[in-house]
Amino acid sequence: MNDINQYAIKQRIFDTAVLLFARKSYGTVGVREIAAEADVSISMISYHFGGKVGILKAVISKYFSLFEVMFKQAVKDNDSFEVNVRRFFKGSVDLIRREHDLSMVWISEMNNEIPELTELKAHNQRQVANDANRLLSQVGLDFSRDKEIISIIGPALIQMIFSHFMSGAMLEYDVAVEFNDAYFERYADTLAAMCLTGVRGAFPTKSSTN
Amino acid sequence: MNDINQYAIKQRIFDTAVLLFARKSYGTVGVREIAAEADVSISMISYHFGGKVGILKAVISKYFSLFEVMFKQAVKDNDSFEVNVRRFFKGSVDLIRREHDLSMVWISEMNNEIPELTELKAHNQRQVANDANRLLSQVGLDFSRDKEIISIIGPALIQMIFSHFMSGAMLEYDVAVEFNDAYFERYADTLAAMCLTGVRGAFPTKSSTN
DNA sequence: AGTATATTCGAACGAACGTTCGAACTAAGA
DNA sequence: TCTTAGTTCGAACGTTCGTTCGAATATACT
Repeated sequence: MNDINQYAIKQRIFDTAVLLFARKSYGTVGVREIAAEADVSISMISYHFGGKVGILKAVISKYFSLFEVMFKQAVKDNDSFEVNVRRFFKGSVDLIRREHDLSMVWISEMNNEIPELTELKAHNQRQVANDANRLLSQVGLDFSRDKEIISIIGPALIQMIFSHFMSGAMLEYDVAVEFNDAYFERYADTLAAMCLTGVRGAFPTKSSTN
Repeated sequence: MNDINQYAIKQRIFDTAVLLFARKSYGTVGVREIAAEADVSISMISYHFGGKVGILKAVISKYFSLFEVMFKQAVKDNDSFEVNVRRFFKGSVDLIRREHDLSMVWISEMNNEIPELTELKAHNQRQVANDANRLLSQVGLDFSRDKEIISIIGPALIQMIFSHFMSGAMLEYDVAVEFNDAYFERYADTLAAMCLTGVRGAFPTKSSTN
């Protein structure tokens, strides 16, 4: 039951599937590939997750719960909007780096129509929207009154945060920059600055030519 | 050869595949589903596109060429950065609305590892990077010197533009807002303002509470 | 020790996958 | 008219898909 080996198998399936889903997408990865890579029998997937789609359900739930924890730690009503925004960007980037594959699967499969997942997604997305509202209320935005502008800014924030990781393949080829801790410091800072004061505010020393 | 019926079949396959790929992702859509929906024989896919992956190649090439045309019309060296940014956002949003499924397939499959596509993607992405450099040079950024900051801002712009369409499913459920021409006017304006002056600049009349 | 319960495996299921092939059909040129 | 090249179709190819099942093993309780 609570044996360490049983846990190991379920975990191994989960980890391997997340890795493969992130790299090649849910639809193009088969259960045999997951099982082989995790070194377990294919029947274990149905046994532990109720089927292939069950892994995806677990992925989405897991990422969502991590996001919630991060958000609660980053955004405090007592702190200023600027501080909260910067902490939110840093926390989000940290989470994606810590759980890279998990995060990528979440963002990638967010908009795919998979019947078994619609309910779960809808619930999570409502929660994320609530979070965004809490943050944006600090600049005088109120959801019931300004839902249009919030529905624009909220998703934009999320996508900005993911932008580096969505274009990761491209960047690694062409930009001779090492993506280390220092880089992601600047990454989060730059995006936060861009969000707070616009693109000109994102690079401190240069002046506009127009 | 240049018969109208032959063209119709190839076009019908393409259009149907784009629709299905956008809704359910490339990996989860089979050739039989495409053929049935387009009302043609499955062998036509291999005949006209050399295989299923050939459709995806065509999708990526098509979107890329449309993006290039849009960018050249939106960004002119003689106009100011502000004007160019606003026209770029408007043009991008227009393109996504006009070719919604095509655009969604492009952005969704951008990061999936499909061996037959890596070369094509790399080439297109280099070109997009060039475009971004041209635009950002107007605020004093130079690629050879500031490649790090450009590699942050460039992808962020792209993802911001797509943000509404990536969260489309969620928004339709929860926000009682009609997504019409006027909405997308404001959408492009808001994102451009956020990019130029920060999130506070995105809503004109409200004042900060912190 | 003996019995139930939970876990793991490999084999097999039927269905669906993408591709190929031969025959039928069309259009154009000799 | 005959030939050739280009299209289209449906059948069939061999492979892989996700799931299920029975046997075997491990664990927990009496």
